[in-house]
Amino acid sequence: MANSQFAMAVHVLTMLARNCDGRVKSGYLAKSVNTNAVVIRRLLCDLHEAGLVVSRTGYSGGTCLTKDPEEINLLDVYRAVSHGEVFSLHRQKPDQDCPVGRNIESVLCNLQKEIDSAVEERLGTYTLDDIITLVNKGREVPV
Amino acid sequence: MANSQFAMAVHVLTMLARNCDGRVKSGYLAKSVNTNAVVIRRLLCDLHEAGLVVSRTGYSGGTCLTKDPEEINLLDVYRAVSHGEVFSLHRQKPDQDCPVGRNIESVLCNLQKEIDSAVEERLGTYTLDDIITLVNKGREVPV
DNA sequence: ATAAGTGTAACAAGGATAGTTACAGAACGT
DNA sequence: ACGTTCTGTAACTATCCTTGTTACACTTAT
Repeated sequence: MANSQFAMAVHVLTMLARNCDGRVKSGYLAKSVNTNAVVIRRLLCDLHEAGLVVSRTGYSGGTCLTKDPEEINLLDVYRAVSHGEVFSLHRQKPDQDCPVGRNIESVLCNLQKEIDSAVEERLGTYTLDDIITLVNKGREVPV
Repeated sequence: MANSQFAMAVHVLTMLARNCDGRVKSGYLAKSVNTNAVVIRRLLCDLHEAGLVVSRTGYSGGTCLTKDPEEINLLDVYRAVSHGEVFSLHRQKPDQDCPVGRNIESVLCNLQKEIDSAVEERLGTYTLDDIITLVNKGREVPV
């Protein structure tokens, strides 16, 4: 099943940034994302571990950002909710008696790291503030 | 479950390149990759649709490359076996009555395209020949 | 004719993601 | 003190994706 946590995370953080005056309830976020409040709370838990949000329980509880939107990088968001691997390596260890099988893993592993770096570099060029600006304008990401 | 088709594809193509004199059987490839021959044949089917390999049925059948390794780009391989999306968009359409929900999809869609492009650009800098060289040397992908 | 292959369908197994309900505990108002 | 409104989290289910496996029709060379 496709992992849409990064998309939900950006959505949720955008909502929080626009309601920076107070705490936002998971139910309110869930309505906008069109999912269950528990799914949102699980996501917020990851974002909290990454230091991006803080929540309060109880009456008048809810969640808010810990930083200004221009200080939240999309790379931080990506790392908070993703395993960060564009492609996966072999499930089973290749045949070590085969010259290719013996060496292909390390080659692919380094290639994997390089491709993942390319993703992170590009994500790192955006902040949450950029997303908010685009959402406010109802426009799209410029290429 | 993690998708390791790209890794298997690179592995298989490397094997084919090293046995360029004849046709290689799926069972032989499966042994090196350490999986079932049918898994390999399914993979070869995708690679065939991408024009990278050709197979022959029957006695003395098997598969071989259609191009020289230096003419096979890893981007071609990636496209042959992947849907090419680093992250997924919302499963459910966000709430269109919410200003964020109404606009976030197109913003994320364009961001997705840009991140995917970054992956493709980087993959495009390698050919199968580069992989073969690295495997032969038993070394790793230089950064 | 026989043996050795591919192509492909059908099904099972395993794992990841998301959806749902339920409930304990925290915080605030009265 | 008590009830209300939240979060945090466990437990369970549903669904989908990937892989593994068996089976078999069809193709090709000897």
